[in-house]
Amino acid sequence: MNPFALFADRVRAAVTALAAESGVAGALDLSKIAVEPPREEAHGDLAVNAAMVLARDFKAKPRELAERLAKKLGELPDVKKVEVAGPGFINISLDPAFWLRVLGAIIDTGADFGRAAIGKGERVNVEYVSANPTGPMHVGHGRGAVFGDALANLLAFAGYDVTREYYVNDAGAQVDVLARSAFLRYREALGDKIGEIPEGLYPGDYLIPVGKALAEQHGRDLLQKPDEVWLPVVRAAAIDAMMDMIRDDLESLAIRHDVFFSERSLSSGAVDKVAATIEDLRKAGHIYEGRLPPPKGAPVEDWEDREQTLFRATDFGDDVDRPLMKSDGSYTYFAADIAYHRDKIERGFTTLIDVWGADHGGYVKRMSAAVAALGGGKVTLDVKLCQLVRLLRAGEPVKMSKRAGDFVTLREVVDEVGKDPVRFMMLFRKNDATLDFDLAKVIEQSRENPVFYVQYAHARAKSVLRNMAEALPGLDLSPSGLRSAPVERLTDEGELRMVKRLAQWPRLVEQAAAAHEPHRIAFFLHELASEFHTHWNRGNDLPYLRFIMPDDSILTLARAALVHGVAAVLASGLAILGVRAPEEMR
RNA sequence: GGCCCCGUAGCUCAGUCGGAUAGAGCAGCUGCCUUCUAAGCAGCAGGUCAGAGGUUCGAAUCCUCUCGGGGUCACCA
Repeated sequence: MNPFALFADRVRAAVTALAAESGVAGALDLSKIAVEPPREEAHGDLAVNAAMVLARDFKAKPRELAERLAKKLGELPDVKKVEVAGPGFINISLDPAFWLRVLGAIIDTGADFGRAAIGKGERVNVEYVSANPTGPMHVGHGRGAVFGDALANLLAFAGYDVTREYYVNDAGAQVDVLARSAFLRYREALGDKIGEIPEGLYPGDYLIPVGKALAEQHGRDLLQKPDEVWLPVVRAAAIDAMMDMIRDDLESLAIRHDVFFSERSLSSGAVDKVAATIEDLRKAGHIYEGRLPPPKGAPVEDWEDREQTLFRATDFGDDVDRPLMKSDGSYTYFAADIAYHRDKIERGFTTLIDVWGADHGGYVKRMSAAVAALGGGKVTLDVKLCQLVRLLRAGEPVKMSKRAGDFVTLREVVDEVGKDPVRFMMLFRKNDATLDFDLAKVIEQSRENPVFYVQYAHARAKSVLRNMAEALPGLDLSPSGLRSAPVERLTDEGELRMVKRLAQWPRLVEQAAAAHEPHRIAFFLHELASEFHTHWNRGNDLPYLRFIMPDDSILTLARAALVHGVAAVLASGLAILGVRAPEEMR
């Protein structure tokens, strides 16, 4: 049940009827009509902008049209009061009984309350993390990982058919560097003195076990072999080990991808998909051989003016055409990435979401251009950029860890503070805003810590239900028992505020999903938790507002239905965020 | 220099695909409180939404320009 969608339908019907009565000719654009919760509580429950939006079509002044429409809306079921206000808003107050029905809906649908259908089963591919398999994940990767995972959860909850995907950059120069770094550790494992790790190779300790494993498996065999022989072997082993480590790191955050897609597989299979993609685009006229102007501004030292294979990205909104081949004849990363996105499209996805670090922002236009060229307008790409994370401890920047090769690993942070604080805090901020992550604050059990605050609200709600069962053993707190609760006895403003908040949950899910913004879930939960805690505290001063009324089991049952609703929505939202909803906190 | 993101209260940030008098938490000030579960509560004060134009019934939101911060800039991934 989404009250706003329900009333939007009713309002549109009323407008249509009014148009017919008034003899308004032509089609009305009803899509502009919004039925929203008003910002001010004094403005009632629903704000309707129809009169302002359609005044022109009705050849009437907004306020005048509003009056006429208001009269009609006043006849709708569940409507208690209709007022025209401001420039032509129609404010509707609903019968509390209408809102209270939401509690029944929550009891009936359980964890599915708020589940939306806007996705209509559309196949969405969310590509996230995609960290190079050259070392452990750092905190910045973690943000993208958590964001992508929560977004995937959110879209699934909104009715999309979601695939979670990791693009493994196992081709190119960096994994060769990884292989050389691992080879050094291999020699080390065999007793060679390797001294300092040379500049340009990965110095991290995490390659030592890889070297040892190679030594155990191959003995001294690889030492004598030329590069062409040992490098692919060592590279494959190192990539496998790195991916195992990355998967472990992700597992510590409860992140599991459906697909790990290998970049190398694009051109190493029976058909070279990169070549095929370039061929396709060439046939479609999107590729040519030509020269690029040198970059403006900062001069490039080794600029080489040469003819190269270029993608006409400028035809699709990019600033410059983009090279597909390097000077040594191999494909650019971009060329492979086009082939990869083509592969996603061929697998039937119509919405592609890429989650990248903000440092890849310059890459968005060309990828969007490529998808536009590939998808023929039928496929949308949304690139979500995650800004940097600044790691702090009690306000002070955290020192880098030598062991990991000069950065703080995601694993270190998760091990120190736990999965839930990491996930929640990473989602308690818009993805495109920088994030301060304070290791000391996120484990604090205080109001200032939103993780604790929201989780505690859930635990408190569950605790109340347990205490109810204890205080009033005859109370039937089963779903059918709660369903029979006389919710009309919930008349306090704090109670009704929570009820209305709960009723907004389905709408919020739809909007957050449509906007690809999981942080809205986190903020909603924080507000709901805040209202719950506030109401709880009012019980200190006003004992008749307490949830448990030992002398009035019927009223207690009504309040149990409310507490159940709060707990259910908190649990549902936390599940989207991938954060535990604890039964108790001790 | 081009492009992208950001700029909202002293601080950290929300702000509903354009809505009404721009919100929350922290810090500050005033009073109260020690718990049905352990985060104390209520109130006050705090704003040129970086700035200037524009679009329209209406702009923090959309467009243009300026200022400030960050990112990025063929042949890395």
